Amino acid sequence: MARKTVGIRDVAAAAGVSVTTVSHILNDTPHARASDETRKKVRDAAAALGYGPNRMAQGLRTQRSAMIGLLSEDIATTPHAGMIIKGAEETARKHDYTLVIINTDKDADTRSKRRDVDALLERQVDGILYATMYHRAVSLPPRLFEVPAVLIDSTDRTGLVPCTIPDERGGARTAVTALLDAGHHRIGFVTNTDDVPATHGRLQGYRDAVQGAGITFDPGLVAAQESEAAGGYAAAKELLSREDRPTALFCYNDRMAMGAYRAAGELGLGIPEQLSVVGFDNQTLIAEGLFPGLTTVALPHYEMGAWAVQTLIRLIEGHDEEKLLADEATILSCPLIRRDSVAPPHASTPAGADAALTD
Amino acid sequence: MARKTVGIRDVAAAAGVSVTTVSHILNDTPHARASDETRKKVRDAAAALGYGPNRMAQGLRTQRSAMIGLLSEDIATTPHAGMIIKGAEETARKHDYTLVIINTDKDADTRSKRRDVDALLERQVDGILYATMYHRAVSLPPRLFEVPAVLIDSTDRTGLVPCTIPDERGGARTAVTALLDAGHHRIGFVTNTDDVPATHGRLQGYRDAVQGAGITFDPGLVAAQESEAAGGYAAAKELLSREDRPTALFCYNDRMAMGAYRAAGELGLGIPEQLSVVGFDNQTLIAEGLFPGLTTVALPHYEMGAWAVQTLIRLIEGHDEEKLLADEATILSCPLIRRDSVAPPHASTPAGADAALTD
DNA sequence: CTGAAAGCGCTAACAA
DNA sequence: TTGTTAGCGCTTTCAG
Repeated sequence: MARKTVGIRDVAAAAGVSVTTVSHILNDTPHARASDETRKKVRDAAAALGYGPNRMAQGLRTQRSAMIGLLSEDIATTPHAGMIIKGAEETARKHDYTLVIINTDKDADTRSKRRDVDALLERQVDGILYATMYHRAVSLPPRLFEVPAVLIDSTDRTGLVPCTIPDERGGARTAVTALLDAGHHRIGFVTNTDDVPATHGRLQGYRDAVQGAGITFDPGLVAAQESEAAGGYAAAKELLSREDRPTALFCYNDRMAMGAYRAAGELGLGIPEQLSVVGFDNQTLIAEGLFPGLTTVALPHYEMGAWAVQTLIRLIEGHDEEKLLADEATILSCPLIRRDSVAPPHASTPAGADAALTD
Repeated sequence: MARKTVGIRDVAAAAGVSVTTVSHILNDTPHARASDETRKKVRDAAAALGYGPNRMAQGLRTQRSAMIGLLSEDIATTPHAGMIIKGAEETARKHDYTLVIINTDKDADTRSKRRDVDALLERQVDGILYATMYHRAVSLPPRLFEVPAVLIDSTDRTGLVPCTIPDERGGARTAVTALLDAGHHRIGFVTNTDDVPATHGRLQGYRDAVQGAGITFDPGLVAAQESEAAGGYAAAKELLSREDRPTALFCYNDRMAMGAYRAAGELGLGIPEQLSVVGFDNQTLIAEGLFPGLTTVALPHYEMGAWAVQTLIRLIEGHDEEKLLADEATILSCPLIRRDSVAPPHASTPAGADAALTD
């Protein structure tokens, strides 16, 4: 447990040169010339001693900590957060930054959020990432602006900070299009009752796709309930009990889709033979656990984390003097993850399947 | 974006005292005496200027960064990891430490793990937490020992590092006991085929409970399959197709329980009327999404994160000179989360329920 | 009770 | 091409 205490001066002594030379060589300082021989000598000495720079000292001197603070709301409640962290961490690491994490409460008061930002600022982080647990508009703690910042999964009311959000609308369009392509015409939408951008965006996407296929939007085909399995069950039951029941269901999220599976089961509707289902969120626990596997749309959490760090670093390092970046939220696309819950309508006979495909 | 540059000297100037005094007062340095008047003056000045200490400078001087490094395997793959992070972060924060996170690959080679540790060491972290994504024995990167360390969810082959693991066996015992208490005698165990401590521990717990109730352990009541929903389905189907089918199923994890639900459904067995089920892991996405809600056992991820940080801090601050702590893994208990999947056997009639309870 | 000054490990003028 | 040295912001002896 002997604390590593080999410093630049030890390396210098071992290599028989000055600390300056060591610093120059180890940092590849531009314009600093050193003979190849010296370079090797220094590098070898450093390696032999197991030297690693003291980043605090470096930071103190250079006024750059190479740390990025991630302020994340309720890190634990969703598996999604993990992906954001992963995307952010891997990208940060690639650029030799380190991620420090602070968990903040979604419902924390302004004072406590302020303290969270202060804690990060005291650590001299070079920039701050602010991640919310689902897509929405937020107002930011004031001191956040003392340092470059980027928002993840939310938009900034003031429009000053770059942000990235998922393409809810496009994702929904993709999902419904997959159903359309399989030959479905009557597609129900099991949606939710929350007033959040995802709700509106996904409905829009549903309409886009359906109307794009020349089908008139039928409000009777959308049923809204709470965004849980129970809500999905209720909504699906409602939709599927209609006389002219839809042959496919697009569900607001995988949890609701889980409820829809149960409804289908009770009604004796086989998936995907008599009913196709597509979800949203790609919660693998659900999507892979359901039988048959649920075709769904993935949220780009990893990508958002990665994009945010990249953008933040650009801001920090000032490559882009023009910080026009904040103008518009950067929308990242939501790809379809195909599993086994989509088939042509009336797929009970193999022949029917072919027919529908060439419809 | 003007970087905060108010330092201790600014505060000193504003308060009309020396930097020493400011430092003493702001840090509540023991034995440092200052008049109440001076104290107030300094505090007010600091607040007015919005002063916050530069932790890097502090760290450089004191040789303590007040940062804890968390090396976590595959942070994203499981919602559990989020809970560990949350427990660790909240506890760290309470003690005025900050968490820095590095994601490492479960299957990364030794060199890359070594680099991960080095990165943390360069940051001068005061201690390192090493979290694996599921309970198992690991061998640790060598330089980890340069600093106090604690393991989460795994045990150390060398026995040098304190570690915390879930009480798999006790958790299983709790689960099965709940079934026993409801009046079940024939309890099937849907288990898995992985050779990990959780598999063995949960089986042991199952046996403990069953035999504790005076029932002979019947190997015919345990069916092992891969630990996925599909495996759970297969195993449950097998168990439930027997003539003297079990009236209750204890499942290795919630995913397998999800499969068991499907098997029960296909067999026309209502849960919990004709079949009680309890899972393990408390994956809320599944446990709450299933109908009826799945009674299951929770893994103490939050608690492990919290315990680990507490222990690490004690090590760092040397309150316990004796570091006997590593002798045994600290086993944290797994509480039962009751939902709606357990009822007395043959609970179809209300009367039967009462009878069974007083069995 | 308060202040002056040394120095943590490093980088970057500047000097040689 | 390499070396000397000031200082980043702070804590902490040691003197007043």
